[in-house]
Amino acid sequence: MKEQISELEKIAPDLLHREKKERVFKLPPLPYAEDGKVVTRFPPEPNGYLHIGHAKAAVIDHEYARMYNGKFILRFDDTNPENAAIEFYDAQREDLQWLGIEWDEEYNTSDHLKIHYQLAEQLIRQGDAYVCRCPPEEIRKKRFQRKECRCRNLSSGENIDMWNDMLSSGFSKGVILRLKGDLHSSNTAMHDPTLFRIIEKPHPIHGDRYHVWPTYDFAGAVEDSISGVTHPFRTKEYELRDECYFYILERLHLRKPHLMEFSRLSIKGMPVSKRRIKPLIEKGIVSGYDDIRLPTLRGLKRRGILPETIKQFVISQGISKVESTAPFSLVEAINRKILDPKTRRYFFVPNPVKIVVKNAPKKRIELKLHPTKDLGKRVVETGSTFYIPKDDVQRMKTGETFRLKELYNIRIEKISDDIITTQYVGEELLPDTAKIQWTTDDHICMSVFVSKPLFKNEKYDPDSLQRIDGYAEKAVADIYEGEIIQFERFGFVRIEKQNSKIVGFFAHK
RNA sequence: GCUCCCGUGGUGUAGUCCGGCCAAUCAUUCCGGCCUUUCGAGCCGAAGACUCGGGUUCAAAUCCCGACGGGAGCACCA
Repeated sequence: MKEQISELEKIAPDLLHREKKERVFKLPPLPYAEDGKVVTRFPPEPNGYLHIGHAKAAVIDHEYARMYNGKFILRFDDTNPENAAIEFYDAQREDLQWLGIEWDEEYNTSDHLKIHYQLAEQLIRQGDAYVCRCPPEEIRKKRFQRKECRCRNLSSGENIDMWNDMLSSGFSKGVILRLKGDLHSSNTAMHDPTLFRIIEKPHPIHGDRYHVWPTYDFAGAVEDSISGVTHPFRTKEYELRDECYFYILERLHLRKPHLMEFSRLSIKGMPVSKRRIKPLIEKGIVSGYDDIRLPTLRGLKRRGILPETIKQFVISQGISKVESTAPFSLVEAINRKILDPKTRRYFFVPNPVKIVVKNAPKKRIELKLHPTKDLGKRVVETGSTFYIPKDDVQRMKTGETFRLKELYNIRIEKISDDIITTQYVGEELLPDTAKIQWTTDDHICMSVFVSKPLFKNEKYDPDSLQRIDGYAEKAVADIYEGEIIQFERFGFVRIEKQNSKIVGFFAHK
């Protein structure tokens, strides 16, 4: 075997060393896609802040449009006035901008209501939809039994009349327009789903101009088609509705897009859905939509996760239908690699312990803000008192020598509860000596908030947000609001200034 | 219960449509080493996977059937 290998080495060395492929963040090719003709859309309901699950959809939609030099549409699916609120249109736009997603066109589904009414009328005339006045329980029961109700067999003329009554407020709540589907289908989504229902609550944009609103099944299909979307994506839980989607378009003689589904994104210990996030905020378990423990774009941003990281992460997850739960460490690893070369380094001493250095030379030193890149310097003046982390102190013994990082070496003479006495023992850089970050008396008191997964074994972890108090070197005062820095030997931290106080949010190691 | 979808190392992912170049990709985590005035980065190395059972075929991660496991839907929410 050995001989064979060395022989191979001589004649065809290439065969022995497989070339490593670069990791590329790229989406697979899209079926039926033509350059310049791909149209995608991101259709959020303006009912909350965007989270990383939305980001997955938005990034994929956007990315494909760019990949094929096509068009990307932002569409607010605001056809339920009970849910939509004006603040969320703006918030969602802002979050997308932060993510670095630019859209070529924007509109609200609610702006197309007139068209939806016309199409609905067409369905009714064709006998493909009917007004149903049965109570919800009965509808459910009949659906289950696969039986039709009385309303189903009225003439299209009668249905048109009732539809007009619906539109002109002749009917109050409880009357709906249903698709005449297939009650015997094994796909329950085809059991005459609701197309339009009455909602009296004023709409955030249109006020009380309309009270008959299309459901997702109708609006989604129709909008994708008439707005020219070629490749609409949605998450897997809609899969059963595909048949309904295409059936509606077929009856309406509208173009059918290449509908595709992918799995929802889930992250270990994090609630990735509005359904799970909202109660946490309402109950005060988290501080708000930008709590650093949340996978909302605002929470991630606050914690120091970059938009580019989210993009790469989402693309690395792919568009398969496999359900999986990714650990957040995957996000951290990407973020760290982007951050590392461009992040300024500073000293922060968590849980500081005081040190006195005998014979300490007074110093005025310049410290680089990055070990290898030229990101500038800061100047520090030292005397004979310092502070170092308690964690390090606990590992020390009398007589040991260690180095105040970038400064000089000291030897421990005495360790007592609140103070450590040491002796200056020279400047030479010694191998195998601990190099510990420090601050002087001229420091800033600050807290760093550290987040752990909100949920531990599916249960809320009350210790998921920790506060670490400590001293930061004075130069930290000059860091701009929102800057992400690295506290050496501590981790990457995003800095915020809250009424003259400096606060840090721990991103990751 | 019924219907649909999914099942690749500890984790995430590529490959599955169109069987052979898969001796299965890349990453992450952990472990070992190098390097480093950070516990970060970088470099090298190690370990580790096609859910199971049948079938088709010269050849199966890939096609077919079945079992098992996981998820979703069965709304006047999206």
